Amino acid sequence: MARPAAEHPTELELQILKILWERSPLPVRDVRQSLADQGRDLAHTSVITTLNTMVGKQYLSRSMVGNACLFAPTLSREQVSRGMLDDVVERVFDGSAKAVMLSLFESADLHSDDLKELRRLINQKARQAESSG
Amino acid sequence: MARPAAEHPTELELQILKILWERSPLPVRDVRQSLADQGRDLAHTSVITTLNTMVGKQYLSRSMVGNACLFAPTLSREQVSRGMLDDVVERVFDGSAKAVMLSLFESADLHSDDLKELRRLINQKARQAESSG
DNA sequence: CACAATCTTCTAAATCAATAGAAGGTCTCT
DNA sequence: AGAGACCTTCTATTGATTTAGAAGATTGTG
Repeated sequence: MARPAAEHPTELELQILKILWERSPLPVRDVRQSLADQGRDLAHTSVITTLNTMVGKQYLSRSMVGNACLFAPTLSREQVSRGMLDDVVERVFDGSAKAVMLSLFESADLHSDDLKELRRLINQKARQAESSG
Repeated sequence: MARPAAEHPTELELQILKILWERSPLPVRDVRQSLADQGRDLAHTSVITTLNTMVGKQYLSRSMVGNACLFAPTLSREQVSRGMLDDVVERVFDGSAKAVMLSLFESADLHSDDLKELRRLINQKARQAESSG
């Protein structure tokens, strides 16, 4: 057998999703321009091909306006991000969200404002955990 | 151009790394057996091929004992996990470790023991941040 | 209407990932 | 020395991703 289709957006697909999360629906032309602005200068047809495969994977929806297509995401940025993160938590950290947090604490730089907010969230979560079980 | 090589271990490669992090160095036979135990029943040569490409990518080192090869990881589990996590933080969450934490808090189930430990870590981090700037 | 601009669909190439068969090298046992 | 058991290297196939050209449809302008 060969490789199965990725269950999450690939690199180019993610780049396109980011563009469409900012503003959508967009015609191919605009997606292409945004990609070019980010340094990824593709042929018009390459962009179309990718957009169509993304429609096939149900990452995007397509509507026609005149003879042109407009594309828009079917999933929110939060849904996709969470899905991809959960995938890493599961596959790489064997499902341990705690291990992920510990790793983040070691490698990431968190500002003190961030730390305050996280502390607040943890306290809130802890209260929830106590009251519900 | 076509797709560039992935800069992180692929699915099968990660599975193999996990086996070798548990115990290494191992001959092909043992790696194959472990994979089979996990339900991934590959031909002997398939395992060899993969192990060799992993040596090429410098994920593994290879040593000969008699006419057989022994394989061992060149990177620790922590190094690889952190690299893969950082990659997601960067690509998916645009570098915001805080956003990752928030997402984790929403989707992951953290036990109250975990929460206590995390709170302790955050306080420690906060003190570090204050004393160093 | 002719022509250019703009869009799409169809087809296809290169590269990587995953998988495995064919062929050939050492040992060992009889 | 011959047979088998193991082991490797080399070669090959299938599918996914990324990329793009050729060809065809539609629309607008002189």
